[in-house]
Amino acid sequence: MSSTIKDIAKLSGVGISTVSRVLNNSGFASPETREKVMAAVRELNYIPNNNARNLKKGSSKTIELLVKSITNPFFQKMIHTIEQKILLRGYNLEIKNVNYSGQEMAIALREVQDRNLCGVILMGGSFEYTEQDFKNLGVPCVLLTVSAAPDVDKALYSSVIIDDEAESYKATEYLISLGHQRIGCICNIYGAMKTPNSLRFQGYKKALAEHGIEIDPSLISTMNDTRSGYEFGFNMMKNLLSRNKNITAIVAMADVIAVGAAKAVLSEGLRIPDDISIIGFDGIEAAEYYSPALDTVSQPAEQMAISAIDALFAMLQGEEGIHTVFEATLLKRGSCAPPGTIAKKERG
Amino acid sequence: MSSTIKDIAKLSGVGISTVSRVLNNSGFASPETREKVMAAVRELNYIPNNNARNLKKGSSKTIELLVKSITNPFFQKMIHTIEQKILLRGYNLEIKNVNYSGQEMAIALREVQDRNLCGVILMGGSFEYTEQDFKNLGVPCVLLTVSAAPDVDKALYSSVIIDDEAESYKATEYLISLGHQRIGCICNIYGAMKTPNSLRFQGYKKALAEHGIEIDPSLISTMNDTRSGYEFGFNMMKNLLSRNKNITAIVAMADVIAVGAAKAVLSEGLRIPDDISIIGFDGIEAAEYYSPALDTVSQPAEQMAISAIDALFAMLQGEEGIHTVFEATLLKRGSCAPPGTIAKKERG
DNA sequence: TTGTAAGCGTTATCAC
DNA sequence: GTGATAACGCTTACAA
Repeated sequence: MSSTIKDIAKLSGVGISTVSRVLNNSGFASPETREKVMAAVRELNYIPNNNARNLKKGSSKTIELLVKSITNPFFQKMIHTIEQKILLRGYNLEIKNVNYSGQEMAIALREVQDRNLCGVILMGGSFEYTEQDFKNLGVPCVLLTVSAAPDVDKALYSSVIIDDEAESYKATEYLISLGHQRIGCICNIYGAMKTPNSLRFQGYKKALAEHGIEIDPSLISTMNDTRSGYEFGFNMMKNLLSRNKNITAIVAMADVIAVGAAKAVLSEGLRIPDDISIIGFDGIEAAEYYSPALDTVSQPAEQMAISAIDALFAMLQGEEGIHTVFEATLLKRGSCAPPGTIAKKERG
Repeated sequence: MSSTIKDIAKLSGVGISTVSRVLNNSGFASPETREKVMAAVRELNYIPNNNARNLKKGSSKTIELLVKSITNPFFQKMIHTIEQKILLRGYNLEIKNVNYSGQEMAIALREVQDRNLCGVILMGGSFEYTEQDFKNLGVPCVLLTVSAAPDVDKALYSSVIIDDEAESYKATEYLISLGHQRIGCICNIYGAMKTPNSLRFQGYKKALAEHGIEIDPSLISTMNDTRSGYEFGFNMMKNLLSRNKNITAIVAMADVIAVGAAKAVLSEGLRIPDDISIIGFDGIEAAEYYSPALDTVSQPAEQMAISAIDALFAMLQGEEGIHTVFEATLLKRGSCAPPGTIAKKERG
C-alpha cells in the first residue's frame, strides 16, 4: 500500500541507509543526495512507519495524556494548551479517556509498554499512586490536579496541583465572613479514597470547625461515587433543599455541580444569592456564563498545563520530578451575598 | 526493560512460536503448554509490544477518533458511547484532537500510515471531503456530524448526520409560528466552506424566505471563523442587540452559542423569553441546566454514536459505506414564546 | 502439537 | 559520504 524506505531508496538510486540518514538528519549526506532523496519522498508521498521506527528505537516521540473522565469541562481547558506545547516541541500527543471506574495506572502501564510512549500525563484521578506505579511505568510521569501518596519518592514523578484543602477552606471562610452559618456542601467522594474532592471536603469541614460552626450532616450531600456532573449537582441540591429549609449557602466541589445546584435552587423559585449563595470550584465557562454568573475558586488552568509540560520535558532530559502547587483565585461574580439581607431588602 | 516473548518462551520451556500461538489463540496448543505459558506471562508481567505486532501484521486493532475541536461539549456526549462500543468489540480507541484550523484528513492519513490504524472516525469538520481522501486513507472511515462532497462514491465511506438545513428550517419556522418576524441569527461560517453551521444558516434563510419574511442582514451575525463557543455567542449577541432594538428572537447555530447569547441578553436587563426568544442547536447539558432552560434542536447523540460504530465495523467486515440521517428533536423548554406578549402581560 | 526461520520497516554499526 | 547488514519483538508458514 504505502511506500517504504526501500521504494524511495530504489527510486532515488541510493542505499537504504542513506535514505534513513537523510530523513533523520543523522550522519552525513551530500546536498545532491539529500535532494534526490527528498524528491523521491515527495514523489511517492512517503510517510515513515512509526511502528517500525519505534520498534527499532525502543521509544517513540509520543506522549499520552490519560484523562480521568474527559467529559469534565475543566480538563478540556487544559487539553488545548497541553497539545499545543507538546506539538511545539516536536512530540506527538495522544489522548486516552479513562472512565471514572477505570484503573488509570494499569492502563498507563499497558500503553507505555504497548506503544513505547516516552512520557505520560495523568489528569484527574486520586492521590493514591504508589512508588511501584512509577517504577513500573519506567517513563516520566506528570500528575495533573492530583499527586501521589505522601510516602512516594518525589524524584520519581512530577505533579501540578492546587492546595485543594486550603482553597476549599478559603471558599468556605468567604461564606462565613459574609455571615452564613447554615452552609451546605455537595461533594462526590468515593469511599476513603483521597481525591481532589475529598480534600476539598476536608477544607470545608475544617473551616466550619475553626469558626465554631457545628457540622450538620443534614447539610452535607456526599455521594459514594466518583462521578460528578450537572445532573449530580441538581439532584443533590434538590435533596438538600427538601431536607433543609434554612440552608443559606452552598459550596459545590466543582463548577459543574454548582451549575446543577444553581438550577435546582432557581427551579424551586428561590433566588441566587438572595435566598441561597453558591460557590463552585475550578473555573469553567459554563459557570461564568451562567445567569447569575457563579462565584468560583478558579484554578489557573493554562499555567498548570504549561507547568505540567515543562516538568515532563525536564524529566525527559533526565531531571528529577518537579512539584508545583498553584494558587487558585476566588472569583466573586455575585452569586454569594450575606444571608437574607438582599432578599429582605427587596421583598420588604 | 520489559520482558519479551523470548523471555517467556525460555521461562516456560517452550518454543517462541508456541507462546505466540497461545497468546493469540491461533493454532493449537495443549492445555498443559497453555498453562505453562500463561504462568510465565503472569510471572514476568509480560505485555506484548504492539509496535512489533502491528509492524508484522500490517494492521492494528486500533481505531482513531479525530475530533475537530474536542472542546465542543456536544462531541463529548458521543465520545463516551463510542469508546464503550469499541472496547466492547475488543478494539482499542485513540482520540486525537484537531484544531479548528487543522487539516483533519491529512492528519488522519498520516496517523493511519504511521500506526497501521484499522479504522478512523472523523467527528466534526466540513462537507468537503473528496473521493481521493478516502482512497488515500485505505481503511474504513466514518464521518460523524458531517459528510463528504456530494459527488463522492457513497461506498467509500460511511456517514452519520442530521439534516442540518431541514432542522434549522424547523427551528426557525417554530419561531415564526410563534409570531416572530424580527428573527436574528448567530452563526460561525468559514468562507464558502460547507459545514453543519453553514447548512443551518441556509435553513434559517430558507424558512424566512418561504414565509415571506425579508432577510435583514442587520439581524444576522456571522463570523468568518470556524471557532464557536460561549464567548463567541456572547459577543455576537451583544453586537446584535446594540444594532437592533426591535429584535425579538434569535436562532443560535449551537447550544454553546445560545448560552453565550442568553447571557448577553440577560446582562442587558432583557428577559428570556419575555423580551427575546432563544433557540439553540445540539442538545448539551449546559443549555438544559441553564436558567431559563434553553430550547434546542437536540441531536440524538448516543444513537448517532452507535450508528457510527456499527457502520465502522460493517465496513471492517468488507461491507460498503452506510449512510444514516437522524432526525433531531425540537426540545421546547420555555426559552421561546410569542413576541412581546408575556412581557406586556407582566409589565402592564 | 511444537519449533525453526523468514521477514515486517526502521535504525545503527560497520566496512568500504 | 555511502551502502551492506544485523538487529528491534513479533507472527506465521513450514518443517519436524
